[in-house]
Amino acid sequence: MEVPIEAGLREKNTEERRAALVEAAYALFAQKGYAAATMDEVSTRAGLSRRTAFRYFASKEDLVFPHREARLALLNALLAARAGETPFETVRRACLALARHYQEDRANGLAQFRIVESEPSLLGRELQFDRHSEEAIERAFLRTDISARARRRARVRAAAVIGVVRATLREWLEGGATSDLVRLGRETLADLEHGFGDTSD
Amino acid sequence: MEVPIEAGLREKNTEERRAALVEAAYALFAQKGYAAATMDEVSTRAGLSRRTAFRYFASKEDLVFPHREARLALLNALLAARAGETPFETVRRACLALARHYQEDRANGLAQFRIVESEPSLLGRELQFDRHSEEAIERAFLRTDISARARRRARVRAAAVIGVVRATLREWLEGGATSDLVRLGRETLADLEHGFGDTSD
DNA sequence: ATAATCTTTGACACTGGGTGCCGTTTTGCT
DNA sequence: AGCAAAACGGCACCCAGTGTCAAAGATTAT
Repeated sequence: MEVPIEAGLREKNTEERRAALVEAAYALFAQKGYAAATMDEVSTRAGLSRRTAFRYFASKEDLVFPHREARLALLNALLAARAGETPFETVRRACLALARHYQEDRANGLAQFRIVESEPSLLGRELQFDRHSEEAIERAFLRTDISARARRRARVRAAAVIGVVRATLREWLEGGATSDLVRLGRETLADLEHGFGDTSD
Repeated sequence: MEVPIEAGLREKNTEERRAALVEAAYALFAQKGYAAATMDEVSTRAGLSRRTAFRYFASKEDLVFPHREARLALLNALLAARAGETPFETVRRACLALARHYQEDRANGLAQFRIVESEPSLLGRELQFDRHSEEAIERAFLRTDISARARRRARVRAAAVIGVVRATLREWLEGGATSDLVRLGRETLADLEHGFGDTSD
């Protein structure tokens, strides 16, 4: 009966085509720049029609961020609290684990960074995605106390953490992603943990 | 000789038309939503051709943020250090002064907030603008010490401050902009000042 | 005031992202 | 093999944004 073992042909093709589109897009963006590469070229290179390409990715911008869903899911998993941890410790552990992932995917991260920096609208799009991460971190900070004041503080703290993480990541990528991101993250998060009131630490 | 007292007719017309475009845009966005309102409608309502409208605002999105330049200039002025202030005190003073401005412009702020929230790309655009504020705050944190480590810390702190300011502003606007924004800001900035390490304060 | 000059305007045409529609092909199942 | 559902691709269309250029407007000098 030759039943497909796990995934149907449909799902396999879907993944292949998504991958082909992303690959074609990154090649063209790197070659001639994001703005100059048209969706016609990208889809043709991936062996699909323009119309079909837009069924796989709702917009040209989405092509630049193919893994946001997976990254968010990973963050959510990492944010599951462990016994004996304070909320801040949970958040730090999750962030540093994510840092490790970024380091393993250095090449892709750098390529994406360069494309995003080249086009302001992409930067905006990226920041938008971070809102979901922000909400996840907010939930991590908000364990039991659900008063309005506690919720507010959790939200504000989550915003601060995301800001710090973004700035750290950018610092790392601007330097060519060669330094130790985990060490860098540990340093910047410690700064946040201890407060900004004093000038030197 | 009937010489124009201060501004030539040219400059006056420019300002009038910019204002007419913003007014028309806000009216239409509120009435039928940002996406549904076309630039044809906006420009016609403002008494201009579409082509000319695009000479006053480079994009439809820019119509939503007519005061970003002025806001940034104000922030930069406020961030001028005063004698005896620590960097954090300077930043806090500037932020709270800005909060006062937001409170005085409550109606416009709320209208803008609603439009921005309705369209993800606008949120991205707004976040983009904040990068300039972030750079200004970074400079305020970085007084004399220009070692790589100090610069990094200033950048990270600026990112955290912007994150906190944004979250505070959003909190205030979601609540209808009725509460005391200055008090709210003082509270959230204090949180940042003292650190996130402890659960309760 | 009037002419000369420089700027701004608006119509036209065009590019490119994104979408609704629909007939045709591919895929999954029996 | 045969049938239903899903995916594909082509077409026409909308709208944001831009280059071009002749006409209208503002500014300055005479």
